[in-house]
Amino acid sequence: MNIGEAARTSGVSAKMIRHYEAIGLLPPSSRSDSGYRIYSSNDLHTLRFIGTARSLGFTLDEIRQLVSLWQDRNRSSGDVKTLVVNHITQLEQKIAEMSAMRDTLRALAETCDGNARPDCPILHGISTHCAPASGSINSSRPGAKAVAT
Amino acid sequence: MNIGEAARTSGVSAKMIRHYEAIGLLPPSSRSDSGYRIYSSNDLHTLRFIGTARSLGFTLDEIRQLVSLWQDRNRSSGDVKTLVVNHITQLEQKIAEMSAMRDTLRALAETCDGNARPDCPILHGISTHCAPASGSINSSRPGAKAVAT
DNA sequence: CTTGACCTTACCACTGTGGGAAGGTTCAGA
DNA sequence: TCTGAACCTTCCCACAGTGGTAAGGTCAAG
Repeated sequence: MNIGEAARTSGVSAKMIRHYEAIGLLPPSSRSDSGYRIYSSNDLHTLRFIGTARSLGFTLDEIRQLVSLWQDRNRSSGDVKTLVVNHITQLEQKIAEMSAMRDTLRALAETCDGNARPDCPILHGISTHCAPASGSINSSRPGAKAVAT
Repeated sequence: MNIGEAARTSGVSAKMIRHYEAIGLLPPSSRSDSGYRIYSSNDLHTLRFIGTARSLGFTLDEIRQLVSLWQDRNRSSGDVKTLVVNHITQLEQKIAEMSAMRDTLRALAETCDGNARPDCPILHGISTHCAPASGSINSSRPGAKAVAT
């Protein structure tokens, strides 16, 4: 099976399959005489594993660890669980940050008429409520604690 | 006030202040004879506005629009509200995605003993549940619907 | 006049993904 | 046998947002 079919079957784009190989997340696949990548059903299994892990929000680095645990017959399930629990914690932190943002914005939006006049409590709120930057886990939207209303 | 003090006062790092200026989010500040950036209290106000907006999860592009609305005396509050409501929707989408991930992972983690033995329902779950990629709004962790358990 | 704390610009890094160019391969159909 | 479409290859660039760091200029206090 070549890369296109592997991509279609696994749900991981060909672009990303090559990328994962380049960064060592996937071992180099075998090649045809002409240099085309060839994937076995075993490779596909790994690919699907990665795709699933990605869809659960794991970073590529976490997935690297997951894959290596997955392929390690002498693993401790405790190591897997620790990794997962940490990831859950991070998810919850981000959910909390974003929920706070949403709540603040919702409160502001509720008081805004949203008409053709310029008076806008939303802009007023943003321009007067100070919001010191604060630490977050990663990039994305959550970059600071949401402003309190 | 020079950039360092402006950064301390506004909570936006000097690095980012320069960046925002470079991409046109902030107008070029005035300069001292020696080329140092100088910020007025007015500039600081804008800086704080941006910082607050950032902390509410707006992208720089959304903030660009917010700032221009903020400074437009002929704005319609409806335009502001639309922008904000859209942003709230996106936040909710991401919260939902991440909550789904968390739920799936929590369910998997609950069934895992987390001991020294290799048997691990988490890894089993990831390796057998297929999760087709699906659309998300932006990058970050949320990249696909969470796998159903 | 030196020293340390500041400032300047200009790069490179990260994460994860996509786009595209320039070229080679494979296969079906005329 | 030739041709064209649909693949494949590698390589570079882009995105968002932030940080680091290097090489240099400036300013104020001692």
